[in-house]
Amino acid sequence: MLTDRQLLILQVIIDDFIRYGQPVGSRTLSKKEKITFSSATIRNEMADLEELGYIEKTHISSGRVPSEKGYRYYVDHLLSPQRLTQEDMRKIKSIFAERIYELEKLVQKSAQILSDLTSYTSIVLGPAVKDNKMKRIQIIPLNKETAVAIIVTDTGHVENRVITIPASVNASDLEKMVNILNERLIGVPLIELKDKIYKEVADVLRTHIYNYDSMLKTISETLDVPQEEKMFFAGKTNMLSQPEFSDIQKVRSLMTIIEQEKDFYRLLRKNSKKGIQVTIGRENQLSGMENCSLITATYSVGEEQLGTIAILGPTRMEYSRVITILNRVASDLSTALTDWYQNS
Amino acid sequence: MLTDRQLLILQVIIDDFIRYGQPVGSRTLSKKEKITFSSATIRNEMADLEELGYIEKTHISSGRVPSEKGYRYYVDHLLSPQRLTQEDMRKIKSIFAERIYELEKLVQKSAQILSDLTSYTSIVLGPAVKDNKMKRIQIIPLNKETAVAIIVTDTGHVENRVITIPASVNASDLEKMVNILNERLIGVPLIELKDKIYKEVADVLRTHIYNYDSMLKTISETLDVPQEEKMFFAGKTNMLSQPEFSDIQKVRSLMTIIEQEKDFYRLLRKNSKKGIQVTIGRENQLSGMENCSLITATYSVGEEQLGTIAILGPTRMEYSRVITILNRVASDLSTALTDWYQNS
DNA sequence: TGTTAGCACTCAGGTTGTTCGAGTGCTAAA
DNA sequence: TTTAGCACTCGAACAACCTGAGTGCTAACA
Repeated sequence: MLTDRQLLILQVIIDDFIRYGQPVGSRTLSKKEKITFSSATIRNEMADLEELGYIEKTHISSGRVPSEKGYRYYVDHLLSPQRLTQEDMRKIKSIFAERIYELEKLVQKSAQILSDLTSYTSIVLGPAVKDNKMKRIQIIPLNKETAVAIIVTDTGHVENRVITIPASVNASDLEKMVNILNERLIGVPLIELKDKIYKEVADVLRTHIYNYDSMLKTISETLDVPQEEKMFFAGKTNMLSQPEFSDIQKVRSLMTIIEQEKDFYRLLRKNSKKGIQVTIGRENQLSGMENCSLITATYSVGEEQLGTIAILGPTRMEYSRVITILNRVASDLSTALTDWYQNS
Repeated sequence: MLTDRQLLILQVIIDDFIRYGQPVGSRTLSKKEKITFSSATIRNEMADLEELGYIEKTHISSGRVPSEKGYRYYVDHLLSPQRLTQEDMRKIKSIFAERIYELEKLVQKSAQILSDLTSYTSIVLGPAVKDNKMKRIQIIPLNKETAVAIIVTDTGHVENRVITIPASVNASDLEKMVNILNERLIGVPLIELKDKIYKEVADVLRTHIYNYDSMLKTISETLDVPQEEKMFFAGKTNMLSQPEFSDIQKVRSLMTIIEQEKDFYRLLRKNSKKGIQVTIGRENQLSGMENCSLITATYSVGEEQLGTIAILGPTRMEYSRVITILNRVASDLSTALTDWYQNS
C-alpha cells in the first residue's frame, strides 16, 4: 500500500501536470505549499512510486509524468472536490433558460454548453427513439408507388420515411389500415410495434382488409424504427488546441475515430452504466484514443435511464472539474426532463 | 502577353507542383519530355514569369511555386482535359445504384462518393426545402399546450416542429383550420405559404373559425419553414492528410471554418452560379482558407437550379481531375433528379 | 538575336559539437 | 529517517559546417 506521503506526492504531481502539462521534478514539488520535506526525500519517494507504476519518466533524467495507473488511482481516490464558479453555474442554467419543446434541441444545447465549459469535446447520446410511445401513425401517398410514413411519438418526436406501396394495395385499404393501427397501437413503445402488430393486430387487419398479405411489407417498412440513439457532438475541434495534439498524426487518428461514429457509439454504450464513468487512455480499447480519456454520466427520467452525456479530452484532463460539471448537468437535465414528462 | 513557351513552362511547372508538391527547379523542368530547351533558357523564362506574378520562390534560391495568379491562369486557360478511369465511373454510377426515394439520402451519398474519389473534402448544398410544394399539413396535439406540426412536401420531405397552442384554441377549431389549409394550399411552394395565407386563405378562415385571431400565432409558427438549404459534408478529415496541412495552426483555422458552417454556407451561396466555379486561395475571402481552393458545380431539374456540389481542397489541388468529376456527378445527378421528378 | 554553357553565389536542411539547465540517483552526514 | 551535496544524464537550444538544389549573370555560340 502507498503511504500517506506517497499519496500526497502522487496527488501533487498529477495536479501540477494537469495544470501545466510539463513533467514535474522534485525541486518544483518541494516548493509547493503542501510539501514540507526536501527534494531529496521526494526523489526517493518518486523512485518508489515509479517502481510501483504510478508515474513515469519521459527520459532518464526527466521529471515525472503520471502513468495510466497513476491517473486511475488519482481518479478513484485522490480527486479534490471542486466547486463550480458563478460563471459556470450561469452557463449551465442557460441550457434550460428557454422553455423546451423538443428533446433533441435540449440535448444538442447541452452538448454545446458542455464543450464550451470544458474546452474539450462533448458527446451526448440522445434519448432512444425506440422507447418513445406511439402517438399517431400517418401514411401520406406521394404518387402511385410511394408514400411517406410518419410516426409521431408522445414526446413530439417525428420519425418519417418514404416507403413503396405494392401496386395491389389501394388507397382506401391503406386508410383503413392506418385507422386500425392508430386505434390499437397508441401508447405502445416504438420498439414493440412490430411485435404487437403480429400478435394482436394481425387478426383484426385480416378480417377488415382485403389485401392483407401484400400490405404486410408496407407495414413492416413503416414500423422500421432506428434502434440506436442519436449521437450529438460539440466542440470537435477543441482537441486541436490541446498541446498533446500538436502532432498531426495523433490528430488524424483521433479525428478519424470521431468521424466514423460507429466504434465510438459502441464505446459510449459500454460506458452507459449509471453514475460517472471514467475510462483512461488505453482502457478505451480503441486505437487512436491512447492519449484520451472519456468521462460519461447518464441522465434519466424518474428511474428510467434515458441517455448519456460525455466529455472526451486528453488523458491530461481536468478530471475533477469535468466530473463536477457532468454531474451537475446530468442531474439538472434529469430534473428538467422528469418535470417535462410529468406535465405532458 | 505570354509567349507560347512561357505558357508551356507555366503549365509544366503547375502540373509538376500539383503532382509532387515540391518547388520546381529549372533542371527538373529541362528533363521533361515536352521541354526541348536548356535549363538556362528556362531560368530566363521563369524570371519573366515571376516578374509577371505567375510564379513565386519560397526563398531566394529555391525552385518556383505557382502563385494564386498562376493557378488562376492555369485554371482559366491551361487545363489539360482528363478522362475518368473505369474505376471512377463505376464509383460515380454507384451513387445511383439503388432506387432513390429520398432526395437527402441521394445527396448525402453523392457527397460521400465525391470525397472518396478526390480525397478532398466535399460539400453538398441540398435542395432548398423552401421550393418544395406543399402536399399535406398535419397538426397533432401532444397535450394541452403543445402539438406537433408536420408539413409533407411533394418530394416526400417532412418538416416538423413542436408548436404551442394558445389556451383559447380548441381541438375542433384546430382540425377545421388544418382541413381548410389542406384544401387551399396544396401545390404551393413552402416559401410562399405564409404570404398565401394572409392574401387568400385568411378570409375563409375568418368566416369559418371562431378563434381566428389567437390562431394566427399558431399558423405562423407552423409555417415557419427553414430558408436555407441543408449542407452535407463528407471527408472532413481528408484535409488532414494533405502535406500542406502538416501545420496544426492551419488545420485549426480551417477546421474552425468548416465547423462554423455559417460563413462557409455564405461562401458557397456566392459561388452558386451555374457551371463550374473555381475560387483559389484568398479569392475565397475567408481567413483560414488562404491555402484552399473551392470548386463548385450546380445540379438542377430541367431548367431549375436545385443545389450545389463542391470540393474543398488545398490550392495545390488536382483541378483538372476534380472539375471533370464534378461535372460528371452534377450532370448525372441532374439527369436522375429530372427523371425522378417527372415520374412523381 | 535568341540560346546555351559555365560559374559564382545563395539558402534550406541535415549533421555535429557544445553548452546550459533541469532533473536524477547515490552517498555520507545529521 | 531525512537531508545536503555531488557526479552524472539527457533534452533543448544554438552555432558551425557541409551538401545539394537552385538561382542570376555573363560571355560565347548558332
